[in-house]
Amino acid sequence: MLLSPSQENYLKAIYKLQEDDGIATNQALAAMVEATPASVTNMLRKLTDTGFVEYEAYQGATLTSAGRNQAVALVRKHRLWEVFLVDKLQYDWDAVHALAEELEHIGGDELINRLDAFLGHPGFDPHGDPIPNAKGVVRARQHAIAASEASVGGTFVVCGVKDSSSLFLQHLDKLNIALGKAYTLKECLEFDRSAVWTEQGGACTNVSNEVAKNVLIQLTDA
Amino acid sequence: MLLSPSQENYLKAIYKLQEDDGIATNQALAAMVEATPASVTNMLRKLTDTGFVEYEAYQGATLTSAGRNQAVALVRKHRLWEVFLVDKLQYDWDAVHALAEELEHIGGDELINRLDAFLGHPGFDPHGDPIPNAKGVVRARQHAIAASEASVGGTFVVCGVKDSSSLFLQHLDKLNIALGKAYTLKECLEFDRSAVWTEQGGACTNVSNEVAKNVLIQLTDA
DNA sequence: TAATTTTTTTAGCCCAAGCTAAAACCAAGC
DNA sequence: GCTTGGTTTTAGCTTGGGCTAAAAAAATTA
Repeated sequence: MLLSPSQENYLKAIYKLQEDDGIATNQALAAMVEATPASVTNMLRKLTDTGFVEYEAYQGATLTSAGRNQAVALVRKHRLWEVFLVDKLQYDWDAVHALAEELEHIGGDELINRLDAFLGHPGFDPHGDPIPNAKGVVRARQHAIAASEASVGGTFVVCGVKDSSSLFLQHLDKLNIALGKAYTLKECLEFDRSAVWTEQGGACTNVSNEVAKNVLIQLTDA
Repeated sequence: MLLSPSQENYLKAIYKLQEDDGIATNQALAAMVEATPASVTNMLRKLTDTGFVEYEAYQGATLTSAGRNQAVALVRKHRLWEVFLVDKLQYDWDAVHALAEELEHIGGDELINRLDAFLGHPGFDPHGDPIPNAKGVVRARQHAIAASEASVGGTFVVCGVKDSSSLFLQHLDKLNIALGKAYTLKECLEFDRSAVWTEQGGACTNVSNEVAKNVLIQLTDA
């Protein structure tokens, strides 16, 4: 079965919503694919007919296993193209999403597996999100927690972000926060829960709680 | 003005037809974009309205300068992606056309200029066709002639093909003919105009006239 | 439970890009 | 100068993906 770019986007949206909310409401989908709820109903019908989605009126949508396979394949393509754009074409990490969104609909397994090999089978994309392998297996991130959960005195490495909007990523750039960097949580202010991080051998940064909640870290015991 | 992939394909088709036939008939265009002549008429109207095509009923289509710019940009994108697929992803030269056809509609100047830089500003694609630069300037191939024009005893280097169909390219593979290789034209048979080429320091190949007409060469005086 | 709000669906419409079949046009050939 | 054959255009239809506005269903609140 062959899917249009639009249909692929719906599958990916359902997949993402299921991942975190558990449930893909019509309205949430509409926001995600930038269409009206009415259009979503339409499309869910079609995807049900072609066997990618399980759906009954008013009950929300879930993916069939065929649908999930498609969605995971798309996520794989998206993330590999992001790696390509950042690693090879020197794009900034906040500028690749839209392009990857276009590229992910091109070609089939052959292309993406060759791209994967060319990039050296990367495990993570430029935002720290794991890249599903050719079989569709996604390894979850290891012991990642939100930076807002760290305790004073703890050390950690930044390994991902929850929000990968351009706006947020650029903000992290300004704070000098990047994937792979190590920090110590110096203190956490009672007043607004903002925190002070010191970079290994260097500068201090003041990190608002709002930011910390969207940064993923791994604790280190050094 | 923003063009759909389909519209871009029409512009490219008109450009190609103008290049060799001089004139882009409705019928030829239909064959090229895989649509009916009626659909072509439709689209030519639209492209005329948006200022990319000059067109009056029954008179055939020509590109405006805006249209030509678009077309050249597309050719550039197409050929750069072909270089990427062959050089970086190790595709065979006969397998890249369809993929490049998809990739050429992605992104804008930024992407393609970065790709160009990443590839080292190549001058030619894997079939020997010249790649227009960022300004849209296409350098014509230097003194290239069809191999069928060579004279017995002459030496030459293969620098391009006229037919870049998968079928033809695979045939050249079987004959051990590739871009950049040097040959001497040993003899040309009266009977069917087929020729015998000897590779520098190596094997003989028997090349039919039909093949020779579709291979481009540069004469060498060594 | 009843009333109200929110969410989803239905109904009917639009637009892009294609199609077929029939009509109009052009270019020869007699 | 007319007829004929090929090409191009017109007219009207189809399909995919969207939209709005109104109706229906579900969820929330009183």
